[in-house]
Amino acid sequence: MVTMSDVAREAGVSMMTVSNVLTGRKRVGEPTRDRVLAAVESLGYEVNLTARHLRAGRTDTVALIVPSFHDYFGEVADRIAPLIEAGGRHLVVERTSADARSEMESLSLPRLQMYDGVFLSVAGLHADELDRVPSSAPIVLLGEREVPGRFDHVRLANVEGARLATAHMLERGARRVLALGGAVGSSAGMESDRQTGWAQAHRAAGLAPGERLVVPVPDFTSEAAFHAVVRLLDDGVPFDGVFAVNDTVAFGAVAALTERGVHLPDEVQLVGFDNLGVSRFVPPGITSVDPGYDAVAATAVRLLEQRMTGSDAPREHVTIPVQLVERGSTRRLR
Amino acid sequence: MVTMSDVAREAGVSMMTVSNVLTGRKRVGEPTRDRVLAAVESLGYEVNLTARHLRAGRTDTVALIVPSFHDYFGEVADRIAPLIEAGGRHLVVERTSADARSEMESLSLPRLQMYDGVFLSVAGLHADELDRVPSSAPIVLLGEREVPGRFDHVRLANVEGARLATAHMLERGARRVLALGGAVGSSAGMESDRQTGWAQAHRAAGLAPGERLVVPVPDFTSEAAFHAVVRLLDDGVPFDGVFAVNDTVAFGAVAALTERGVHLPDEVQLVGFDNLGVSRFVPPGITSVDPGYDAVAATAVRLLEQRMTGSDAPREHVTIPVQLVERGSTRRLR
DNA sequence: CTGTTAGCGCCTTCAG
DNA sequence: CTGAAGGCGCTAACAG
Repeated sequence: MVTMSDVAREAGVSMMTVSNVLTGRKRVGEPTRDRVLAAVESLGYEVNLTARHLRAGRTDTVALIVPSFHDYFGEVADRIAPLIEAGGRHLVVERTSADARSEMESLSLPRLQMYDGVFLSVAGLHADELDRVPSSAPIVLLGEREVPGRFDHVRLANVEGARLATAHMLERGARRVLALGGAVGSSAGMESDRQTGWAQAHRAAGLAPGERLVVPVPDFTSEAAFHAVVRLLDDGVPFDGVFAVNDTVAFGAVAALTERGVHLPDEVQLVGFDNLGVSRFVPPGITSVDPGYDAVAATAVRLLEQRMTGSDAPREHVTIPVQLVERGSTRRLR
Repeated sequence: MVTMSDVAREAGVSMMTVSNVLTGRKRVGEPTRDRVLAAVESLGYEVNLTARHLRAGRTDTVALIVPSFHDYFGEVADRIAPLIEAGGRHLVVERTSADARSEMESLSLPRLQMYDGVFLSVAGLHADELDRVPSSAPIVLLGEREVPGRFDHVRLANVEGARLATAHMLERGARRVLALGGAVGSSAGMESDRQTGWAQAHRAAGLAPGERLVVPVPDFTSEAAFHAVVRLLDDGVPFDGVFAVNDTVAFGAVAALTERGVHLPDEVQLVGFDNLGVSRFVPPGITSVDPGYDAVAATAVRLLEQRMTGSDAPREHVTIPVQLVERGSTRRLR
């Protein structure tokens, strides 16, 4: 490995001069500078970022830590990346280890401290994991769950979105709307708030949201949703609407209904949540609650940058408004 | 900030003993060890990984560098992550900067050297960018393009997959199969090989693959594919099969056909490539070429680990076999 | 089993 | 404008 002192020797100057030429932080005489650059070139020198980081006390890197690289998180990551780069830093994405006992947890403090800042998705995080996370470091929490007030937090208007989605179907004649992916017991995840909105819409319409209409979907996979809906159809449980707690779950429902010959939206209407890129293209087009991805990303980045500059402004808990995007899976209002 | 020497002083031992206790790399006497751990606890000490990295000359971190966090790359990342963790390292995912001129390029050598190893997706990489990448570092290239022999490289059996896909439709009666997302001129990306396979299948069936059937899709987005297919239908171009160069493109085609009332698979059959997680759920179920994600991940990890251990075994160029997964978008053979 | 020595490669500080 | 010294926090290698 060729180091800075090699370059210094080759150019006949001190290390400091090499450093100054490379960082451009100090004026260096033209001829000296040329000699240094020539030496850099001829030796093929490259800075060692690890050393720079130790010395500088920062890494110019921000991490986004998510439970998976898919779906909602992929969409968010794609929006956050350019904003972070615009601030002269890098974004790296890490997945929270599936194996919670692992020593390699991304959530270990040393690991978090390797970054100038961290976006941490709280989905799939245990409460005690969150307790161990220090609020001294620049950290912004993302996700649909109650979190301690000592953190900045960006979340969606889940109740409102679910209410909109459900009311949309009720207004269009649906009377038995499933909460697909809902929680039967208590729960602290996104499904909890979204189920609340689903229930609110029912009450606002003078309907009782029957508990039988709440259908859990393990792990919120399309696969599990598919099987849950197939089972409902087999059991002859009547329903004419589906509020899917997210689009991934909605995909499973759409497939199940379509394969069983149930027509969308004439026999059953359906609304999802997240408005994933593909949802517009899944026949008959999935009506979905759009999270305002750009606003999520912009807000999260704003909060993190504020925290990274060392501001001790009070922590903010921001709720991003959502919007219903109407497509073929729900009826047109005449 | 509390450092290791603080802990050492508090515990009344040398720094080395603290280090040994924490890393577990050397045997330390029970009572000493307890004193150290107590000191760590009471001071709230956490290792500084940056310093450890500099000293140890490794970061225990592997990067996967991809053009976007979506689709194919998300699937691959989800498979690679556990394998890397099993080796006691971390995986981080970086996106190649959209802005090629940026100083912050992920591809800069210093950045690559921050990692013990790198998986680099060559999709969307310019040839000169690849030329600048040193082959001395542990790097494994992923992607459907010719690369210099000095790299390890994992790719898919694109020609074979496309041939299978197209033959599948031809055997089922299709006579005019589009190459959706094909390249009209020359090209070096995945679409090139896949188009070759499409043409081969035609010739094997005694058909001439008409150039009019090759339909480019800018950026391979669902959106662009949707519009391309709509235009075809509007122009009355006859076709009864669609080979989509990837599933993202296939989604656009499915939406266009469905919205125009063209029945899949009776009027038009369709096959995609990549077998994304959602493809099984997009009505009527998208027949697709499955890349063998697990094999891709396992092979890539094997090659990288070999390279990270310093092996100078000859570079390998591995082609992963693919398999057609039959679903509702193509007809059943009677 | 524990401690000492000697840096890893870079950059801040202060002289010259 | 350039250089010398020192240290960021940690650990390999070797003593004891």
